Amino acid sequence: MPELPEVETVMRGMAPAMEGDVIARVQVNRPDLRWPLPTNMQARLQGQKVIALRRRAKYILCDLDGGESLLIHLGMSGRVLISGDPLGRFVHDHPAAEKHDHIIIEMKNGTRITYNDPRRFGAMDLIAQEGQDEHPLLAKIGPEPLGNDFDAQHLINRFQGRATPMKSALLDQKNVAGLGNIYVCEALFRAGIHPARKAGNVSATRLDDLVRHIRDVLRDAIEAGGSSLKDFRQADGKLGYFQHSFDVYDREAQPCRNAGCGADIARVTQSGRSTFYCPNCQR
DNA sequence: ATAGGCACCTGGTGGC
DNA sequence: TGCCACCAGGTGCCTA
Repeated sequence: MPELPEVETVMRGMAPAMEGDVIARVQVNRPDLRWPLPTNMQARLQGQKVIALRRRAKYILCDLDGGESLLIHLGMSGRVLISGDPLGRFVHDHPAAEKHDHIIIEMKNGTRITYNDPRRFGAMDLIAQEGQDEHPLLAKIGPEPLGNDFDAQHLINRFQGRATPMKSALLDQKNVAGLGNIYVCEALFRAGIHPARKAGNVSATRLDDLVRHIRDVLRDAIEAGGSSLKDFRQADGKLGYFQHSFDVYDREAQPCRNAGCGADIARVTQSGRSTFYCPNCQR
């Protein structure tokens, strides 16, 4: 589910509930998600003041005043729900517990952060802030697509001589951070690049275009609060609505939205995952 | 080094 | 209604 815009949306929802406040209590309902939860997670979190929330690729990082950061990955089905804010920034009271509520964090300010993840492909860890960029999960991740280090020259360098299809190249977090199946399809459509085209075979001009379109589609999606296909919700429980703006994703056999095109959106499987594209507009 | 396939896990959907 | 196959927003790990 969650790609960069959804993770950014969740992080922005969590920030006002957590930043500057102290973790009062942590409830851990199972020993693991994708991996075992960090040892003594409760004790290491309880009493910690949350300094700031950040996002790196699809990871949410909560910096704690004791020198560690809580790292959160939502996997495919991870959801975060904030409830019970006495200041009225969030609309609802604490809801009844649901199936797959694995971790519950209660803040001193009365808010509750509930992590729910049916498939448990998500992860949590506690990692030192010092040398954090060298952490195994973060070390090899490419530049943030909305940051200054991401440009055409970067892609030229990374894609030089590569026979990998563009679809796979953009899904590879080592090349660029945070893109997933939806936004790769959408960005390639906007840039008019065929998903099967070899990465090393795209001109600098077109890569420059692609960079701009990747930025645009991510910004548009963040502004829309992310995409809600099945279970994604913002941290306040609201649905995102960028799914209504998809040009290709999940639009197999529907007409291409480019004026005068007339072709139908096609769906193919690339390395085991669905790719949607316009056979007429993407070359 | 790199590319492809599998694995992890649950739930929803559509066909028979 | 029941059963089954297939599909889903991710990514680490193993194999060639």
